Amino acid sequence: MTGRRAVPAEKRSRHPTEVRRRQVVRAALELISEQGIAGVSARDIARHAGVSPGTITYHFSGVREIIAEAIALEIDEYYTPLMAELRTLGPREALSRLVEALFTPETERHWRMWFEYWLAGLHDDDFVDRQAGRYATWQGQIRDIIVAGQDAGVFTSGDAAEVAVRFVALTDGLALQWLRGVPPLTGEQARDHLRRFAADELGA
Amino acid sequence: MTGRRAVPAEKRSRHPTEVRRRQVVRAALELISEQGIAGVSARDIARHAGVSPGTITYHFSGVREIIAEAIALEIDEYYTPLMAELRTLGPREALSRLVEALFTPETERHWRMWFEYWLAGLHDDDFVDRQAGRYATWQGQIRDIIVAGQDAGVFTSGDAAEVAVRFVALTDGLALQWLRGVPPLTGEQARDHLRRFAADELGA
Amino acid sequence: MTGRRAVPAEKRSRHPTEVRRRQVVRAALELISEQGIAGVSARDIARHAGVSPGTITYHFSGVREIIAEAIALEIDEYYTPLMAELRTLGPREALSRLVEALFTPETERHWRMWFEYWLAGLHDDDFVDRQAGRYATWQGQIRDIIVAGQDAGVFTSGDAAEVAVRFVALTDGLALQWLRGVPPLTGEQARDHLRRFAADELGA
Amino acid sequence: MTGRRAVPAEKRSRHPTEVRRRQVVRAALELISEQGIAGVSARDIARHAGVSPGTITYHFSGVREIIAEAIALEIDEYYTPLMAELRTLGPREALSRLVEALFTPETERHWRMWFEYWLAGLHDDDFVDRQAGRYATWQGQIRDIIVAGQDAGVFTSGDAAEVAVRFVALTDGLALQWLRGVPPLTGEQARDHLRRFAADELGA
DNA sequence: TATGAATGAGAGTTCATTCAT
DNA sequence: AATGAATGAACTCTCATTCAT
Repeated sequence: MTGRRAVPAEKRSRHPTEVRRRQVVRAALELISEQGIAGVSARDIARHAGVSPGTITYHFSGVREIIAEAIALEIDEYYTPLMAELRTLGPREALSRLVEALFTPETERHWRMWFEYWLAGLHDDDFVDRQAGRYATWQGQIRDIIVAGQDAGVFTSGDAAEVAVRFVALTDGLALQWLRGVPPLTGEQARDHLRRFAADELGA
Repeated sequence: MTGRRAVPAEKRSRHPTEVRRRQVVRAALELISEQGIAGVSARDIARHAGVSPGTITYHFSGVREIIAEAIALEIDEYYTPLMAELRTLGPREALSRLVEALFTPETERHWRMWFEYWLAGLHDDDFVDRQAGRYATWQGQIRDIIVAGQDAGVFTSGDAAEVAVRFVALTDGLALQWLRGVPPLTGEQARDHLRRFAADELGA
Repeated sequence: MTGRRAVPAEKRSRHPTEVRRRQVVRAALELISEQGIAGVSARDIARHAGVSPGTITYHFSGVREIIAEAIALEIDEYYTPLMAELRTLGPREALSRLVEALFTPETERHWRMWFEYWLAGLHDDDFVDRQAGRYATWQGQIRDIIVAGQDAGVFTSGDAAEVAVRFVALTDGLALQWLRGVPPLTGEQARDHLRRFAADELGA
Repeated sequence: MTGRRAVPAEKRSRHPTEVRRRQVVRAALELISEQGIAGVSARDIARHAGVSPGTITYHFSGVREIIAEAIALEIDEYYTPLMAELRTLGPREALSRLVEALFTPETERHWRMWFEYWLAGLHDDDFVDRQAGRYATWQGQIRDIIVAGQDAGVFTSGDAAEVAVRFVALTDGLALQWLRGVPPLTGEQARDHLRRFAADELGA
């Protein structure tokens, strides 16, 4: 009796594939953000999702697929509403709102997952392509805000794409320091650094 | 009392512990930079170093110790000579030389290791303290260069520690983009971004 | 994330956990009685039970658990029916029947296991508690027979608990000589020694 | 650095084989009585003896030989002086002195070793012959005391060899209870049981 | 669709023994 | 005589995956 059984939430319920997939991916997401990609096993995911190991491999080609989907889910849930909101705002307000949305306690999980994902991509080609697309999107949306601001005359002119590269790089780098917490960098300090950067580079 | 016996080996070389340890750590370093921390096993390291598994655990308390030493070795080999060189230069030249030393092909392995290390620290307390020390050192040395430059009147005045935080963050973030290569960011472009940052923030 | 894959097995039978556990414990029991606790490995047990090593750790928390269960099984299979039988007899017949049941060829394995168990308890606290309980039960049941006999006037009066201590000690000590076989002590001789003891101490 | 080095008591001292053997056997004896035969490794013995593992196998054919010698040493150190003393006494005093020498705190180690030895002999033919000899000697010496007492008219007549068998068995069995301590049996209680036995069987 | 028992390769580690020094 | 680095088989345990039910 090794206690490896799944919690029999509701014995042998049948669901369409999509429902089961979401259930499993959601469980994986929680585990990855707590323990990292290297720290979760297929069994863990199954148990946490309340299904059997067999169900996992029935619906997925392997753990790798689950992890990829979990990260995709996480990223989509973070960016999709944020970006939708930003599109309703003017450039200045959009930039300001974006900075406020970064480094908040609720986004910590997101950043952990992002770096897990990024690093997995270093050694695992399966992840690289998806990663590239997401990164390009993220950077592109920031560039668009900058361009809009420059067109509207509220941001200093300059190469918007290049400023976006620096903005994203600075954000990532600040997240690394904020997440690790040593030397301590609070979310508010991290946001101040970004505001300072925006003021210098865009006059915002 | 388990009646084990050794079968004649084919060849066998003897070395003092320190020599073997270096050999093994060097082998581990190569594997980690290629496959990541999660991708190397004690057996892999032994095979790559040309020794038996027993030799590994004879000289080390476990794989973890080897990995920690490999990363320490990598970081020391990168920073120690660079920092020694920078100390011989004036602030303006030091900053310029530092930027030139970043994002070069030879340093790619270093950056991979650095991020592996960072990630390991997220979920593994053994790594956190060492990491914190190294991070503080690195950031502190950059701050010192900035302070020296401000004292010499060659850099714009401002909060040196804060500028150092941003400089380090930007460097890490650019390294992430440079390493991934998608969207493409060359080493020279990455350096240009840093130079632009230095010009804006320090008037350098 | 280690990319393991299973290769098609040749045959595979499915059983409920309890069935497999019994099968494995039974296999362990045979091995322990032949080779001793120190001489059996998880692999041995798996092979002997006709299952894979993974099956062993799927159903048990570790070898220790298997060994503990094997010994418990052995002891229960020996004592439970014997004690049930004795309870149906009068004191004089019970004592007589008990002596006849000792040192028979079928009980050799039992005694080997008992001493394995006992000795394991010297260095392994996990075993001590269970051992203590079993020993107390065994001694207590003998004492109860003596008390019943004294109450019925068929045994000489005296401190029943103390006689039980000596009876059990003599039994254990005779078993040690009988099992080892050097100097030779047959089962019948051992039983005669016990009968002689009973006659002296209880007038039985 | 695994801390497996021997304490370099006095670097590379040279001794005749016999001196080194004794040193190693003595170290083994201490370890076995603390941790049991199964719990000591060749390395442990080497470290505890302050010599290198190589020295161990230079002087001995293997760990098994060391263990056998350690037990022989223990038994000799216990019995030789005791038996020498008993030979100087009359039968009644000899028996009385023998009982007093049993189950004392100083003899606990001896009994542990004795049972370790006994168990090892069950599965290991190397031990059986030596064991048999020692057991025969021990039992024979007790028989001789009884015979002497019967000849002198101080002990009841009867089959001395058989009484010796029972005496030794009872002693072993009491030692098992005394060593385990559950249910509690003090040394003095154990000796009382033996005295009671001697009174019943020998009129002593 | 779902289960969960079963698999076996491979993980880190231990250890008696060998052998170059 | 003595060392201690080196060996490699065997240890327990983990785990992604398979497959009979």
